[in-house]
Amino acid sequence: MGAECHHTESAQPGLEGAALASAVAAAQAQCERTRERLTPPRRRVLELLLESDGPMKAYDLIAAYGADGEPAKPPTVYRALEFLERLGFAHRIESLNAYVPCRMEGAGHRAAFLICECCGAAQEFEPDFSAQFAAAKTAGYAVRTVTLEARGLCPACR
Amino acid sequence: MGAECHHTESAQPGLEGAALASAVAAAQAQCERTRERLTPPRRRVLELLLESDGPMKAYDLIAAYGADGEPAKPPTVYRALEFLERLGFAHRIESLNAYVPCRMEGAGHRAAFLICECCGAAQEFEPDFSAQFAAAKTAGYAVRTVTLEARGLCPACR
DNA sequence: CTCGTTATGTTATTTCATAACGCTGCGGTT
DNA sequence: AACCGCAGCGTTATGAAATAACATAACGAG
Ligand SMILES: [Zn+2]
Ligand SMILES: [Zn+2]
Ligand SMILES: [Zn+2]
Ligand SMILES: [Zn+2]
Repeated sequence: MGAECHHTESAQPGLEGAALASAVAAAQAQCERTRERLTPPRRRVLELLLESDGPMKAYDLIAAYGADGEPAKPPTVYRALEFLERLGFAHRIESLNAYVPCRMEGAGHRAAFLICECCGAAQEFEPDFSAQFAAAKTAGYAVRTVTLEARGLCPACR
Repeated sequence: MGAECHHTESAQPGLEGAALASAVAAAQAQCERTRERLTPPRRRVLELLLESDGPMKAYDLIAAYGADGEPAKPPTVYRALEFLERLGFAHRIESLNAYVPCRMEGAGHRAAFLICECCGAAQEFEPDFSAQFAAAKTAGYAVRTVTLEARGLCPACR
């Protein structure tokens, strides 16, 4: 990330040390509450996402997976990502083919992103879809999920 | 498309005959107004999109390209899609890796889609992004484009 | 302990998209 | 007309993203 400009991507610095451990522990706790299992591959992929400064591609995760530089096999990472998305610990950004850890407090929320086309930063925000839901209702659709990705320039890159 | 259910995908029937010719002619006219060129490959891909009942994958277009069953080469189709998107004649649906012709009157609009997870239909609608623009402004982002894809069930599949 | 279920390991393949290079045809300039 | 610059195209090859399929292992209820 950040290949397109010289701006530092500091809006979402990766976690490390105690903050990282704390975030992983919170996910662990949430899993125990819902009888889900934060297994080693799932935990590892979550760590990698949390440590990153920005969205990570699946093959970035695959390459970074092993502590000793050994890559993972693709299904390992894709399965972990599927789990993390299902539980709301991570989100896929469709327009980037990339993944980010969830930065919003509280699970069960709907995600939306502001994506900087210059530095690659992706900021999650709490969306208000009421206008879109109204449009869907008019069309007779029963909406289950909504993906919203706004692309432009972040404050640092404007 | 429509592989997941038995419902007919009639919400967006493909164009044929005079209606197809008319839509292509309208695109042609619009190109001439803006000094753009609707070259044979671009015209052919636009036709294929307009004829289709639903979103088409890039390799569906590649396979269907030649009148005699000869496929196109991938860059031919991807270049045409890039052009059609740029002029607003087609849209990419990120969550499907697929493409649809623009169904909205008048160019320069912002696109959004209601996507049926059962029959695969994708209905374009005119979105109201005012709430999201407000959120972006608060965050200091300058938004250039917005992608919105709502997934659920269409009236026929509910 | 036994069995059904969930998760992982592994190999291979499929699907999606772009890089790179040279050729062609059009429009503007002299 | 001859030249040039460039958008568009054809072609070959490769890169990137995601999944199919099947075997094995770990778990947890009864
Ligand atoms: Zn989130
Ligand atoms: Zn930026
Ligand atoms: Zn449109
Ligand atoms: Zn449907």
